[in-house]
Amino acid sequence: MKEDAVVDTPPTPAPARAPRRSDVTRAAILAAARERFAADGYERATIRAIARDAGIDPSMVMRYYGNKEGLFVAASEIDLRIPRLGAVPSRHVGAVLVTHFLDRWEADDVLTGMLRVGVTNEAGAERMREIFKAQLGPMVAGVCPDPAEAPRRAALVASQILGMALARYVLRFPPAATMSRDELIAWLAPTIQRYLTAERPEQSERPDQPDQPEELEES
Amino acid sequence: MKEDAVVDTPPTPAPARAPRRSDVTRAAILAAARERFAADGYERATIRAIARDAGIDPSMVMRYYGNKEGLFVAASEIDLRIPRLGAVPSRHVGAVLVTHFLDRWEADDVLTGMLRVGVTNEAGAERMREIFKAQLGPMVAGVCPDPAEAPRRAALVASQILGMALARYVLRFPPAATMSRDELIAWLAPTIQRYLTAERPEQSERPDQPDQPEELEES
DNA sequence: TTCGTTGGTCAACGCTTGTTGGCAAAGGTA
DNA sequence: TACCTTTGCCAACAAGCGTTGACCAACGAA
Repeated sequence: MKEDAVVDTPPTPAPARAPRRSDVTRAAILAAARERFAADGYERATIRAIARDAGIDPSMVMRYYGNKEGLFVAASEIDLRIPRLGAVPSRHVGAVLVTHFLDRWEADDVLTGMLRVGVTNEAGAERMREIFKAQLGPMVAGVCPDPAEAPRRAALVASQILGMALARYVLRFPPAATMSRDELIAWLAPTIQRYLTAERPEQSERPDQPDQPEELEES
Repeated sequence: MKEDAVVDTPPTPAPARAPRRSDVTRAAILAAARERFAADGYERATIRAIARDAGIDPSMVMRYYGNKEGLFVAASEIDLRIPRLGAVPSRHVGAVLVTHFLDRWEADDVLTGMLRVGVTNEAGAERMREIFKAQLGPMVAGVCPDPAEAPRRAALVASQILGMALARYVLRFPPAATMSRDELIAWLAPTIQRYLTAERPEQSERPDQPDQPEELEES
């Protein structure tokens, strides 16, 4: 009778039923939570700060979302909005995808927040795995030559996309953060394109033991 | 007279002078700190836990490293051990570098820790910027065609390397975490190779408005 | 020996955290 | 009207945090 009916985030993408008087408050909490999680990461985003931003009492957060993790789960429902690639010439999918993700990352800071939380919090990491598997996976399966390879190719794509987001938007490496959109797209598009559509490379490229010459010390 | 002589981490890579009786304790603290920061990130790695791991009192940590941030700074002196590429045929530098970074990331978890902290903590991010600028930068300048482009190329390389480390070692995306070393190298080496040595791509690849067809909803 | 320095423990401080329960006002329904 | 549910605030809790200062034991030089 206690843990019931407390957390009632609508699981359906289109809720629209049973409007409550507190809907605006709930939305305010969620918005503030997204902002704080994005800016500060999971641990430093305190419930008190989120409540302050939302203009309500911290105890309301508990009432509507159960606990901090419940709030995080509710606040991190993310839609990558992967575009349909049916109409795109297959040799352009790399550029289209890179452009899309740059747009997406610049549009709101929820994605940056997802990254911040995913790195330090196991629940956040699980969330990211789900999101990328469910949203990136199908698209990759649709454009890559062998569907059996789709998961691996998706992981490669994710690695480059996330890596760039990390360098540009989170760590703010000066060259990565200041490079122009167009230049970035021109560099990254062929990478994504290859991960998606190229044949599997042979694995013989690896030179035998050229790593760490050992004797050379200083330049 | 108080804030002096408390933090005395030797700034030189080879300390070796003035051995103190407490050196083993200092080393134990540092080792425990590295492990905790790597496993838990900055906020959740508590001084108390680190002290417990090191088998001493929390106040010792304060005495030897001033405060938590000082401890972090001392614990995060990272050497990427970038190999000398002078003897490597320039068309193999991509494979050599990818191999090296995989080795490096698997050898110890300090790099994973650096990533974890860099994402949530500004001091950690600054640290990563320094490390990559100082250690990756010169190497890139040595192998890329136009030295003026070196910083941007280094950022691109860092984005792919960090992205893979993120997906494989931190977020543990199933395909990225389970892919074989050799396959990973075969996929990533050409990317790094191109970022380092290829000519600048033209920026006309970008199709005009193919993003988000808007009318298509469901598959 | 004596004395100053160093290595280390202990107990506590002020503060912030997530979380809880009580209580008052507002709204809806009968 | 009366009653019950919802919405919200307030005050407090137990626990954990980084940090501090007092105090004791061991050492090294005088």
